[in-house]
Amino acid sequence: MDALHPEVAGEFGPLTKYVGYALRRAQLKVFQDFIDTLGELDLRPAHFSVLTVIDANPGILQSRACAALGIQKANFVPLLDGLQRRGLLRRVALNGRANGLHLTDEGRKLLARARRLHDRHERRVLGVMSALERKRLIATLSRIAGLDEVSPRAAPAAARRSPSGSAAAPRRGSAAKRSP
Amino acid sequence: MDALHPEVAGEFGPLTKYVGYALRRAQLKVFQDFIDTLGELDLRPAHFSVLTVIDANPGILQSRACAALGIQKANFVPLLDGLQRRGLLRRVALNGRANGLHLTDEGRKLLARARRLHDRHERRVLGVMSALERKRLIATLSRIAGLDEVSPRAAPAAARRSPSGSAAAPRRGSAAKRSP
DNA sequence: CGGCTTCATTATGGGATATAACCATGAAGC
DNA sequence: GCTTCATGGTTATATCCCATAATGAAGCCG
Repeated sequence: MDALHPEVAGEFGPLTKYVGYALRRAQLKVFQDFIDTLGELDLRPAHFSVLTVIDANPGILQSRACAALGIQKANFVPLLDGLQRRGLLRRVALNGRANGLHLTDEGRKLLARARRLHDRHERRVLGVMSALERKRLIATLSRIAGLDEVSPRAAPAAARRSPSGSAAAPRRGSAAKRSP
Repeated sequence: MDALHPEVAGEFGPLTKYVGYALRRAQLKVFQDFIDTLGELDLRPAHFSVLTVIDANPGILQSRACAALGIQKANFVPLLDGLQRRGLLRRVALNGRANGLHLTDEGRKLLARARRLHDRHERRVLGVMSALERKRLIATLSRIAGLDEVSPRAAPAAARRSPSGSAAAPRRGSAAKRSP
């Protein structure tokens, strides 16, 4: 990969000064390393984050979990399907329509292994970055992402970007149990 | 500053301490704002970066440009097609197989407008971040992305990730002119 | 000339994500 | 008790981004 040395710097032009561009390149690099590292467990970044959230909040609702992760509920379903099929988590019916999410023992075990790999991954990716620098980086990124905003406790959950919002049209679907 | 508020922090678990996760969320946020902001020009991030590189390197080869940007040449083609169709750039045949890329006047004009919008976008996304903080952020991200590595002048171009690499299969294709 | 390499292209598939439509259940109102 | 509405989950579909494989043709070099 080319990059910023004087000679090559010209190729990028002002691009090297744009935060967005640096962000994209860094993100691609980090994700690639993540995938390579956790590949042996067949865990992609999204899987890892889902397991982490469920582990930290046993019994959490699907809707709440995917809202926290910023994943559309529609996309969350096949994700959970996959993890459930692998025996890593269970959907426990709460009342006929809501599911509480729980890790299985196997899920917890895999997550533990994943965390160890993840540590190695972070160390490799961050290279010789001081703890302070790392902390500052996370703080800055979280601020940019708006992750440090005040509690969305009673927040409208899906207040992302739909001014009108409502759609109340009834349809057909089903909170149907997947694993009867 | 561990980002999150106490209440919500629980939902994320250790996720708030992972650089990769913060990176992803920040990147999504920034790109969304970019798209919203430059939407009126119908420019996506990739388009903008391509125009920027060509503007800074008139006549640059396709292969060189896409290598610099970390884009696969195969994916680069339709990207250029689109921009060319819009009259923003021209492919100038150098010798029958290689194309030099140039912005048209219209391309330069659009890029200028885009830059103004981009400035607004960055200011909005970075909020009240000091110039120093911004600079440090870019430096850190560039280091993570490996963008600060030493010049790959004569580097093998496609040295990304194929240990075996070779495939010496014969081909058939065509640098065929698109705009004869 | 003949083989290898380079440049550009086409075709194709996977992964992630957004949206819309939809069923069911539970909660609220009359 | 029945209607109305919001909630939780699911399906289906389209799009975007990116990666790989294979191809065509031109240039390079002995």
